[in-house]
Amino acid sequence: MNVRIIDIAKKAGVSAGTVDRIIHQRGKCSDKAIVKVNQAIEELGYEPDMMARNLALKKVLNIVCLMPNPDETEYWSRPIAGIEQAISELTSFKVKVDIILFSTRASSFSEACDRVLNLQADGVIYVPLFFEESKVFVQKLNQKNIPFVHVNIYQKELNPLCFIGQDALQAGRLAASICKLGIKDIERILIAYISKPKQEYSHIELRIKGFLEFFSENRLPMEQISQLHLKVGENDNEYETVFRDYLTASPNTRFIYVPNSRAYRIANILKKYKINGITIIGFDTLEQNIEFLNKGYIQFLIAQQSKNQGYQAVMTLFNALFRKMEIKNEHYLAIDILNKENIDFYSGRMV
Amino acid sequence: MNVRIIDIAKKAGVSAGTVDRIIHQRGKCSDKAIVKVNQAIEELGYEPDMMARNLALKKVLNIVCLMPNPDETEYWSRPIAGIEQAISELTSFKVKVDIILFSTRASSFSEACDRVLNLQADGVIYVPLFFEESKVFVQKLNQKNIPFVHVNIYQKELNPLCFIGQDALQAGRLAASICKLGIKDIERILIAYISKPKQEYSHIELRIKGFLEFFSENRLPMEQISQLHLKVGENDNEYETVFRDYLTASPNTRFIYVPNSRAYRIANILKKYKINGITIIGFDTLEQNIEFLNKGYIQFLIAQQSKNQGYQAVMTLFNALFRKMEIKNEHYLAIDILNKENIDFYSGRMV
DNA sequence: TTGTATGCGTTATCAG
DNA sequence: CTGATAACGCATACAA
Repeated sequence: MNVRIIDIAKKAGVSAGTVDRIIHQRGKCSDKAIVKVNQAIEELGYEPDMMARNLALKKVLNIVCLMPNPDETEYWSRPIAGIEQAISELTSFKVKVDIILFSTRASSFSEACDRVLNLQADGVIYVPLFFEESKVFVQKLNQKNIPFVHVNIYQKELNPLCFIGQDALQAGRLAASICKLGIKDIERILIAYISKPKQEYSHIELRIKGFLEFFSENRLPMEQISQLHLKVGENDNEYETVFRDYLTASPNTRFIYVPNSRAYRIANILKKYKINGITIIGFDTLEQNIEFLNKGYIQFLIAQQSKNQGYQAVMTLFNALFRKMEIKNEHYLAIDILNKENIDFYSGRMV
Repeated sequence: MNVRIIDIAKKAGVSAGTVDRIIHQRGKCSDKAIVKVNQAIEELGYEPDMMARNLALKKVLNIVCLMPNPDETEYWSRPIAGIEQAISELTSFKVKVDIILFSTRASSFSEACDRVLNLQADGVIYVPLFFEESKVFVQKLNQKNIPFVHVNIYQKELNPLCFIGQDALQAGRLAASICKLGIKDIERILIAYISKPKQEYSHIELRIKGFLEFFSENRLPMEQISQLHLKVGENDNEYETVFRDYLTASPNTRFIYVPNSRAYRIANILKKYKINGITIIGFDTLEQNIEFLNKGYIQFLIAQQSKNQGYQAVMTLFNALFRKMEIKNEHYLAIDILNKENIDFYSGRMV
């Protein structure tokens, strides 16, 4: 049978209670007891029985997830689905996982942060969408000694226990490598994406940087590449005209690289105006992107295992807090290439 | 708190022992007791506590894995790594997982089967490399009422509890879709692979079938595609000459599609004779394939989450036997496209 | 500072 | 056919 607490107690010549105190560093113990117990643990190779521990446990571990509302930005529905899967896998454990949503406004984020702080959390998972507000949040978390995990967006300066997400630069390079395979001498590549004028996410920029970097490294003429940031205002559809005008002026455009999640909107314009023969490479498995992929309006999606992001985040915190495991502080997920032929088997790619 | 056995015992007006017997269908119980207990379970929504169950359990569940020796065929090292990961995740449970290796000869396989049958297994995982021998094995398993899972190779007629692997036809289509992106009018595609003359694996054939199917569906001229099965004998390297002769005769070959795991051997010939400008698409993350991918001698690998195969196989059997969950009897894993730019993040793609 | 006793929810054994 | 009860290994409250 396995080595039990009582076994090391006997070997160390103390009681089970003392061993427990030494293992969990609660209460005071004499130095000689500590030495002897640790020795016994070492020699016998004690490993606590998760099952028995969990059965006896009174306290439940409290993990709080602070996520953007998926009703506003569909992307987040998948990480949240991953969190929910983790929850269902942890039901037998004394762990409670709460999800708190915020709107993509700094004020809503800060508000949600305050709610989290009042929630007696043992660990926090959140998306640091707003840097300054995150800084304030982290300060308070650090005061309370609450570890936190960053999902999708890495704010290295805030020093999270772990970052879980994609290497955006490399993802850009990957997209470029696909273009390279298909591009011919006289053809052009367009980098185009639609977003609100203010939003400037660092990972979008990295995806563009990686893309360009790949081409310059691979001695492809940069003159064949153009960029178009289509800014969408309140109720203005001017970007559509801008986009069409560009395409009319550059009829030899072969690829459009869309570095954010909204490739389907670019594809939709091509569809609307019956512009054919352009290969679109986009990001992320939004429902609409998948639909357009299946219908042939988008050719490739670079995916970042969005569901897995949420799953891993919860599991990482669980492993750190419950199982007291060492955590490596960067967890880059695989970068997947999807097209019509493999999308059906890509269920979000969990275990 | 949660509903416990004792709660439903009280509600049903019986003892905990009776409830246990009814839940696990061990021993005899009166019909009225059965009805009342099931009713109580239904009403109170009883869910057994995995932790307590596992703590109290005496019997350990015995899972046996029958795998080809990775020293002979490197591919199998990854599924076995997956099995080992599953083992490490299941340490807290009363489950024992054994791995038995066999050589890629029918006799060795049969021999190993016999050993498994003497091993008091509750469930078996194996690779049905040899159909006739597998049939005999399955007959005996069925007699003993031992469920089994097929990994990597699907023998539908043997009716496994579950098949875990790749949809080989679709993988072939996926490879074709990459070729399609890069192929130009006058260029040629070669399907070439090296193997022993006897071996005819159905999944290799399916990978070729899917490849061709894709091209015929997408109205690409089939005349641009050739096939070369390079048969390697005892100590004969003639296939190398055959291969080179073909390439000399078809200097406009742009793609070589290698439907088995040994793309690196094809690539090695190109390297040796300094033949450039050909894009190789192969299968599986063998170490040598990865090395050639990184060095630029292979451009794409289609991967089948080989590690995950082993992991899922164990988990499936665990869920079926231990947690008594319903199992869907086909589990197709994602089909991954790998190149130099995303291989580093592809750690075998587990959770 | 240390030891002891009780309980967590299940399984399994034994006596009815 | 059924009920009672001792494990399982750990956490925890309480006693010393």
